[in-house]
Amino acid sequence: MQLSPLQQEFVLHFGEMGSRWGINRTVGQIYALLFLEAAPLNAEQIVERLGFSRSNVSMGLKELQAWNLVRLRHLPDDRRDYFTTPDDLWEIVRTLIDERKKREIDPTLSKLRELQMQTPSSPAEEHAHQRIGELRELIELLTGWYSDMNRLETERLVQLLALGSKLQNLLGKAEKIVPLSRKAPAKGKES
Amino acid sequence: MQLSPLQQEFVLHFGEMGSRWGINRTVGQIYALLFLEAAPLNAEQIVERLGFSRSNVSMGLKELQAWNLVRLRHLPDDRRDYFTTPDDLWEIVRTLIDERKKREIDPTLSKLRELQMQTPSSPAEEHAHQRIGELRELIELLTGWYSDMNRLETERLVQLLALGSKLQNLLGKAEKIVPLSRKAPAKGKES
DNA sequence: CTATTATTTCAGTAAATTCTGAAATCACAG
DNA sequence: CTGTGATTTCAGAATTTACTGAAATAATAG
Repeated sequence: MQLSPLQQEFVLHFGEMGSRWGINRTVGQIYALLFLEAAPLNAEQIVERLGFSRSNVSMGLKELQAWNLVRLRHLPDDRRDYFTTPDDLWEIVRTLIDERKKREIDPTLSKLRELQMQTPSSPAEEHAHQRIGELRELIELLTGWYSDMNRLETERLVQLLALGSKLQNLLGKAEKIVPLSRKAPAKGKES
Repeated sequence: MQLSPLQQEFVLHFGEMGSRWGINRTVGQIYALLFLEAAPLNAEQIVERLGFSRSNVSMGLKELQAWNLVRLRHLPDDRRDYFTTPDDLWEIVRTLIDERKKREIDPTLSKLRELQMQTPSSPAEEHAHQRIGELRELIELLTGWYSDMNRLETERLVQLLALGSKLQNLLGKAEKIVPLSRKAPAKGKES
């Protein structure tokens, strides 16, 4: 591995964390490398820097593309594929959340809705049915909220996040103008 | 596996999803089972219902305890351990996020801070240093925001989430009373 | 078309993880 | 202390996942 000490530590860390993030070491390291590089890299350059086999890198890049986490670039008079990560970190965060939601949340939400169609036929099933309903509602609230937030411009989003719990105070004031939540609106469908 | 059809489908689904969530099938199924049951279960009952080996259940429960996802109960005149999930789904969500943050985010944040101490010693390192700084800031903004939100009572939190992007309008109004963000506060440290 | 280079596929191997049964440990009643 | 039942530990087996090199495919230049 031929990288500067800083790059190397970063790349190795992302490799190790990869397993906790549900991606493998190779993929984590490739991503980390692309993230740090100023210029796009082609597969061969990644091989040189990380010391993986060519085919492993190919598969890793394919997976990163499936996750929509890298962008494909081309240089004039060079038919090799070059890869980068977006410059804008917020774009990366949004992609990450979108993709994880798609793989990890949405299928469960569908399943919960499907299960709730069944009519419970015993006290145990009655309780399970109830519990599934609660879970579905909660996930709907969270995903609905996310899809709302995701529509905001980054600028606005950052402002909201930076506000944090100060929001509470503001809402207190705002409530005097536009009263909200006379009854707890916990049953939110995504609007 | 001796479960009602509803339970069974739910449990199997969570088993499959487990792998995407970074837990294994066994652990996912055990958790799903406990989640649906009205009453706490002991290890032997879990073995009967799911058909795993006793030792596998033991390890699964241990992992769920390490994740703080199950509660231990005892019945009078019975020295076996009984397990449940919290009745309050929000408690579950908070635990999940806290634990994932602890394992998946915090170590990276430490590493990023540590790496930023190093002074870059080449143009490539300069760029990497820059990039690492951006990433650190973004993660600090997000985790700071989360720790803010996590302090809210559930009731309040649900209200905020249900508001979603309507917040925008309210903030517009509120701004007339308490002006905010004269300059974009994008470099927020956690307050 | 042929030669050249880039990329992907894939079967086999290596490595990591999950799971099991047996044995060890633990906790308590008598 | 002894015996019984509950729980955990652990070494090896089974399974899954990751990785490699060789071969196949694709893309382009001449």
